[in-house]
Amino acid sequence: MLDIKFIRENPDTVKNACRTKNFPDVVDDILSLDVRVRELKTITQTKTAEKNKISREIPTATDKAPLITKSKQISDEIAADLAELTDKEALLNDLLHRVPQIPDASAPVGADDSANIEIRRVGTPRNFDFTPRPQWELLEMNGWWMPEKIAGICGTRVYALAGELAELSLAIQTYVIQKLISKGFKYIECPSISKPQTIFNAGHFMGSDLSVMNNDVFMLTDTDRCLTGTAEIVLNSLHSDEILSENELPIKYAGFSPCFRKEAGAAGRDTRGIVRVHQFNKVEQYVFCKPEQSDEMHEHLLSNLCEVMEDLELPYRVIANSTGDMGFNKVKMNDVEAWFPSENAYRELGSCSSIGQFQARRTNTRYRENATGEVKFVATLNNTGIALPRALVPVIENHQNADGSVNIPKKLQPLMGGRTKIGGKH
RNA sequence: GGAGAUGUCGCAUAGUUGGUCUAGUGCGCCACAUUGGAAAUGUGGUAUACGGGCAACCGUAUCAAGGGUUCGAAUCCCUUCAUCUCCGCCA
Repeated sequence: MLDIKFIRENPDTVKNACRTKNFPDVVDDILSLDVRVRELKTITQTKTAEKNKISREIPTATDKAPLITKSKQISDEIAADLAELTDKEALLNDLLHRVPQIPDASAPVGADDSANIEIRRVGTPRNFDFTPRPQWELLEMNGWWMPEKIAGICGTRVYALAGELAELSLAIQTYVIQKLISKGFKYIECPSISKPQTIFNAGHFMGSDLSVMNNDVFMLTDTDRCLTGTAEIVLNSLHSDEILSENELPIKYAGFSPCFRKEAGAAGRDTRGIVRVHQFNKVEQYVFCKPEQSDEMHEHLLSNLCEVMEDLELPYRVIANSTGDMGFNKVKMNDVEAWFPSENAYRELGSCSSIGQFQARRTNTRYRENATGEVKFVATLNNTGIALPRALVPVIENHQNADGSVNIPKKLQPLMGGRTKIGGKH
């Protein structure tokens, strides 16, 4: 959420953000409610001050009765004003939760992903001297999965990895975690079960109504809890209600968690293979920093993911996502897309996002500035470290050989016991 | 899941027959004094949010959270949450 003061002082900027991000403009309603709420606060506080004064006089007064009567009368007046105040404040609060984060000036303006801009391309898609196989054929012929069996046992959009590819998956995960640790990230093994409020505090969804997110989030029946779609949810709340010292910042976490998503909006898409599944494993980069460090950290997180792409020897490109595509809570977003030979296209493997102080305001995560002693909200950022099994798809498709075997990227070989390839006939 | 105990200003604690608690004390932290410098010592200070004000400052709220009783609640009542101990179950 945004600072009400910011909205008061920059209504046009906020209105513009609502428009370019495709969210309803509630700014005028907020401003008029805000005026009334402040009026009521002033009135009730003045009356309460008077009541408190009388209460302090009562113990020593010789004639208590008239004071008590007066105090009761003021209490009744306060109650009436308070009823309206509570009401209006709740309304205001709800509207404030519907205001999207202001996008960065550098973000392309547009309604959806068609307005995204490619900002750089690294590596060249390989020219195969044979017909490359799509992921599902490689999985099938190497016995790396068992789609019908698992669909029968567990339902669709889930997967089981078997044998050497499952080993490679674990190796990649370990590799990325170790890389991030070496760059000063603290490794956190995160829970996947959380309270819905925690998801709400990550600011992925508009408004205060927790039921809004039910379309995307698995709720656990008979409990008040749900499954998280990313470790970001938990990492975001790790310092809620704390006042950090400036010296601690930036705090960098590498969170791992199984991730659960309904993928309700993607019915019929990516039904084959292991690109889009209800449950997957993800290493997430997450940073708490000073607002002025945000851009620097964004580049840091982005370069870490790019390095992973390069270590996996994948051709990839970096996208500047448009205002309409970046989502409710983001200032800036860069997708990193790897080349998928089977689709003859680049597809998202990770997404680097600057959130500004938007999440910190919801979690009440602040820091004290050394020079001034002022307490300010931190800025937060997140980026994928690696998402599995999706990342395996470009790895096996790009590095496949004619016999169906797959060459292991050099950096991964030590974690695969020195093997240089997996699969094929051997 | 069952039984019991606990939850106070960064930490540790006092306060639970309701009003002098706008929460005391110790530690920590900051400033100043003392010192050649430090330690020790002394003195003072030490939260957050919101509202009002140009400002100095004033007011309101916060003793886990929410609700209730009362003129008045850290203190009484209810609900929830968290922690600890024991039991059960278990990786």
